[in-house]
Amino acid sequence: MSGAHTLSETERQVENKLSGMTLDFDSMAAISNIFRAANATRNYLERTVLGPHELSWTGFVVLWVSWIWEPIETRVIAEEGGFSKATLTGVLQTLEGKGYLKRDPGTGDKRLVIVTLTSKGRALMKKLFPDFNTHEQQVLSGFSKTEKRELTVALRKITAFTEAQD
Amino acid sequence: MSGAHTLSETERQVENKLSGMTLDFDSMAAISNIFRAANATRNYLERTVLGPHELSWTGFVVLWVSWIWEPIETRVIAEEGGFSKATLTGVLQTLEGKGYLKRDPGTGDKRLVIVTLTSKGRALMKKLFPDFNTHEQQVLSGFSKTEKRELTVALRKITAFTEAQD
DNA sequence: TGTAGATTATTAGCGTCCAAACAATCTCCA
DNA sequence: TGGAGATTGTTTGGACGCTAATAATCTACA
Repeated sequence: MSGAHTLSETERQVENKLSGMTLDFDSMAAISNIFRAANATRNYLERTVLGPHELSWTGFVVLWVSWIWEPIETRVIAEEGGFSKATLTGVLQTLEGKGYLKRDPGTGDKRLVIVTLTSKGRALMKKLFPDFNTHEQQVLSGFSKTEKRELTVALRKITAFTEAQD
Repeated sequence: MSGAHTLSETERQVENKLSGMTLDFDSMAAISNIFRAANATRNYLERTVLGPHELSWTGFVVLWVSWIWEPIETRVIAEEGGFSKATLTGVLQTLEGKGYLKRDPGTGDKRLVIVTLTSKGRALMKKLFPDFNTHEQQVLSGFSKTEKRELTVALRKITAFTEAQD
């Protein structure tokens, strides 16, 4: 939902379609702008930081979580990264193929798979993560520290609500 | 990036990995929470509103844009929805197969494809859109009108910045 | 008029992303 | 001790989502 039409044009047209129904346009605008901001930010960070290293967004998240917590069980990566175990399996194969990490069977519970970064993977993250943070600061360069924190609080409230609904 | 570990645990661990580097944790938290909130909200709305109708997120966006502006050129749908024309082609095939819309060649410019909803598609949207907005209000039930608008303004600022970087 | 360049939707190929089915393994409790 | 049920990672099949290449069509201008 990004824009060839302005917001007020859209509102007028929606009211044509749904005359008599009560709609909350403030909620509509806020929710749709979450997705627009998330997509735009993701594209920006992929373009500026990840693209030069031929790393996908998900690949970066997996690498980041693994780097912070290694050695780490794959089920924890999936939970921490917010995607399914099925998705993770494919991404891990890609990253392992590129030589950034390796998978080993768990020593105790043999169902588990433990991920460890290679030295190549650690070198990449040590370079990439500060770059990533620099660009995060760029994205929020128009925000004061207080505004950043207020935004974080608001977004956490949304996440908490939606995840609480069974 | 959703949570088995708390924020402060993560911060401490990141500082272990990058001692001596200056990181802006406020920016890091704000940015990562955009993605968490977007994913959580999307999952919530898919589960509560879209799932019962076997409609994907993207399918709903395409249907929504088409419903508001029909008859509409596919290139406008893609721009309005924020995805590529290639992606749109596939989604339109799915939606056309389900009988929610139809595609016709443009009368003037024969390269164009014009999308119109079927009566089945219009009936679906007339039911679905108010439901969708009701759940959007639910997601933001903890927010005042002012807070919703402040959130919208902040998110728009982020979108504007990231899209402005060539 | 005609032709080079731009624009359109589609296809092809690849990488996510998910739910469901599966095999291996672990846990629990009679 | 043993076996039913739970949990784990993988595979399978389908839908998204992108870029690059393609064919059809339009535009601009000599």
